[in-house]
Amino acid sequence: MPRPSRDSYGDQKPPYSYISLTAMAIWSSPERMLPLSEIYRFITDRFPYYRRNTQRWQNSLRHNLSFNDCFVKVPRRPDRPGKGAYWTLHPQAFDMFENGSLLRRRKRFKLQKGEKDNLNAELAALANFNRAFLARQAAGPPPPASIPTATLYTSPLCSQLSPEPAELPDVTPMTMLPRERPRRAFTIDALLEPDSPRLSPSPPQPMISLEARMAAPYVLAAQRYHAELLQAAAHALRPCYLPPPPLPVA
DNA sequence: TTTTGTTTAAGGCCTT
DNA sequence: AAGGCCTTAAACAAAA
Repeated sequence: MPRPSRDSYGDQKPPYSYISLTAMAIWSSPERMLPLSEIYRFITDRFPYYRRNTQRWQNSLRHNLSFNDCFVKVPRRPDRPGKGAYWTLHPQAFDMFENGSLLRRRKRFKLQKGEKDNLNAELAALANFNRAFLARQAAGPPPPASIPTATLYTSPLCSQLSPEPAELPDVTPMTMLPRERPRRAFTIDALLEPDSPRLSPSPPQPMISLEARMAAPYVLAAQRYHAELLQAAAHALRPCYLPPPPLPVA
């Protein structure tokens, strides 16, 4: 069985929507999240069609990232500077595609107002914290104990979205996550007050865990669904990004 | 300045 | 015909 060529579609336009292409790219990455530039690279590497007219389709793809609730923008870690955020899939959006097929969507994934507000608030808070951290670093040598451990992530969203993470194998860099989660309030105020007296004098947690904590539920849920997709596609011995066998007509 | 991200608008195609 | 999904264009803002 020859391995499907990355140029399967040659110069022809692949039958995937931008949402599908983006989902493929995200799924293909070890952490199940990618910056925009890496999403572009995934697509142009595999589908020569998209090596032309890059302005056009990249604008469309960015539109999809912003417009669709199924994509979640995760702020960069302060210790991994660069342009733009990381993009991942909302775990509740994993069943968007029928039968694991990336060719057709079951339905548009839409978060309810409250869900969306909550998610946005948490992500904004995380981004604010990162900004505050960077500003503090730029201002001068940070006192080692000044990292606000109050911000260590204990978001209710995390526990909601990843109810049973222990069932999943730790196969990603997320293994660096500390096992325990400090029980602290997660509030924007706390994030914006790095010198708050409620800060613990204990040694700072490494910043590397912040984004990981934020992303862990997405990553774990993504891994689970990814495994399901691969299983569904296995009988056809095709990778998930190739067209599935035709669905029975009616 | 370039890249990244958000938003609005419009039109095509398909299904119901 | 209406509605949903998708694509494309474009204006604009923010960040690096």
